[in-house]
Amino acid sequence: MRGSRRQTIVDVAQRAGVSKSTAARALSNAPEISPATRDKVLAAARALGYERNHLAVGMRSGRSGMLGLVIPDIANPFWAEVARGAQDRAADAGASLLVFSSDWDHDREARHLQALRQARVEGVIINPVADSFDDLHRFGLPFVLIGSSAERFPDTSSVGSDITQAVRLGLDYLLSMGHRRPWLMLGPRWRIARARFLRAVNDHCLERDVDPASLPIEDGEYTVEGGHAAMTRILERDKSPHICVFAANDLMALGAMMAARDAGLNCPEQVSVLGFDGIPGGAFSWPGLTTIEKPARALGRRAVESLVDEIAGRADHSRIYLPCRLIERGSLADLSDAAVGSRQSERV
Amino acid sequence: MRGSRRQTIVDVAQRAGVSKSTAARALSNAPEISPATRDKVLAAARALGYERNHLAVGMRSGRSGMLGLVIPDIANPFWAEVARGAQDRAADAGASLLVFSSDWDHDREARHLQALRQARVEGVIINPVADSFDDLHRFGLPFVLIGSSAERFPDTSSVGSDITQAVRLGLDYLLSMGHRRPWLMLGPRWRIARARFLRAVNDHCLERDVDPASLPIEDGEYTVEGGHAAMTRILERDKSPHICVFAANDLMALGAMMAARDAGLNCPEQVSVLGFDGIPGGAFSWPGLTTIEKPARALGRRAVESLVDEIAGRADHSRIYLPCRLIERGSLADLSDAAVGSRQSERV
DNA sequence: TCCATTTCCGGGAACGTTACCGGGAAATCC
DNA sequence: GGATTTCCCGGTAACGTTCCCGGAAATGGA
Repeated sequence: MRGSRRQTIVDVAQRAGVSKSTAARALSNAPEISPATRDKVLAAARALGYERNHLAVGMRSGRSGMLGLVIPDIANPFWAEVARGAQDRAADAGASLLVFSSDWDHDREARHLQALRQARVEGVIINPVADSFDDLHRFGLPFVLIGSSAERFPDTSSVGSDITQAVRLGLDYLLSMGHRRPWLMLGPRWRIARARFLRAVNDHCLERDVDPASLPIEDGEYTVEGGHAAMTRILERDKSPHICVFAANDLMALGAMMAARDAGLNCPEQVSVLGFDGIPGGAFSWPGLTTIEKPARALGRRAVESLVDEIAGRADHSRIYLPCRLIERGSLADLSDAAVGSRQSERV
Repeated sequence: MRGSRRQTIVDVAQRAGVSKSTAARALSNAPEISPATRDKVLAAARALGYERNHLAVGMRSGRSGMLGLVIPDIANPFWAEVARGAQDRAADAGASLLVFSSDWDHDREARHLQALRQARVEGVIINPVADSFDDLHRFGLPFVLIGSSAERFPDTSSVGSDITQAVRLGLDYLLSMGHRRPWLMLGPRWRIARARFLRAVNDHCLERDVDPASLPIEDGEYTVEGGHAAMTRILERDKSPHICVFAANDLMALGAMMAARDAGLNCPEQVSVLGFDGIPGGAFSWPGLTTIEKPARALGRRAVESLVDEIAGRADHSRIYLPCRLIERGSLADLSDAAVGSRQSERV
């Protein structure tokens, strides 16, 4: 059977004894057809093992049934989760997903966008490289932004995690654990996410009547090495008996924990670390990394939903911010009065 | 310009003053065209911002420029790396990749294969769910197997990691570190990978003149919890002063380390663990997980290369096994005579 | 019974590209 | 210089589907 020509809709029509128009109507369950002939056509299709040619459908109808996803790196666990969510949701909608990794590189991003346009995808979900604003507008296809760079682009739908809520969650948790003056370990100054994180911190400080300037800051790359280096600098400058760090990224947080251990300090006894992302690797460190988890999979799902709306013309240009979740694992000491009190009472 | 009709090849032809056949020849750089007219056409295409419609190309020529990738889970770090490699190589070949996750589920796999057929992909790279052998043969498209189930399918190209070499590497390393009788922590009996791992162990034992039956075995699920449970059982049965475990999977290995810690044992002082996979999370445990890394990204790349050959009719049905690599991090104690001797001499 | 309406179906034209065939002009050969 | 080849190029027919239009049959109401 390997060499036999592929069955087309005219084969189905012939076998069912109808015209190809009627066959097409039956196969795309259009309303203007009698149930009897519809069944006849469907039976013929099943008997022949007919499979609709999506290329031809896409060409004639303009709907290719394909969506594009352009993210920094599919091998990054966070983005892999996003891709998984998008993929699942796309499959539910009967669409396929073309996935591309940009590596934070303009040229790669541009090439991928061109490939997607040529493939005639119906829309694209993209986490754009920093300042490729113009390219996106020239793009001429429905698109939805995903991730942290949403707010730089007005009048476009976007899906991201709720940094404000996440930072509030984190700082309130730190306060409740008795850490009143945590170090903020942030990313490089040119990254958009940094400013957004910092703004959320400021807003929250004002709400809580705290002076934002009182929180010390240390910068580093968004990597384990960057976190290690930043933590080393912190330990040089801060000789407090207990040091608390709120890292803007789990990899940095893990690097910070390693740096503390290298300096002979124990976590969480002498050093407390709070991460941000929720990567799976955080569960394997010792102690496990307490962190704020971004809803990566849900992000991917919602992005597809927004994109489908956008394609359908229901372009509400909505900005969706999904809430984050605290995962307590053990990298944070409880220095609250309650905890200290109970410990003292135990000693008594 | 958003509403302007998309440019087609006839627009390009008109602007260049040639027929659309000639324009097509220029754009698909066919040989039978003079350099002068070719340049003219290309200039016109550039000026109009023409982009070739791949749907139409695929429909007419049969070459859609798309490849399929069906893996268990794109959110799994190992498979994400594979996907990344495949994606990069496909992009180099001018192809796009449709990625699907099967979740080790027959129905999902079947649905995805159908979607890929309907999308008219030129070929598929697949890590098939255990016994879906027949489905694959009925598939009627070029395909390449990736991962551990290769050898169950005769006469098909496959790309996988070299388990035999990996096991030899691991066991020889364990021997060199003085671990002569490691526990083997294997996956569930119904998994194909288990049998393959065990066979490699047997072969190597015969080479080294060791009785394979002398190596104790404990089974568990391929997860952190599975490894934890298996390790707990091992610790109940084995009261040796130092216990060594060779896990068939990094997640199990990490679970084993956690179980040892829960039992009050130190790694690597009292417990040595060797993993297998090379997932990024292994770098964050304490101590870092010493493991054998599978060349995930290269696997993806080679799979695409094999698939391209397969599609081109150069079907050599090659089986490719890529070598694995040892990553030393610290979860293994050196109990070799040399190490013990030097330690004793230090004491003197 | 007759006209109007609805229901259902067939015929043909697209969609944008490449494959194939044939032909004119230039180049080459004896 | 005529015959033959080579080199380019244009015209036309596909590829498989959906969309639009018109018409036949069935249905409804007076």
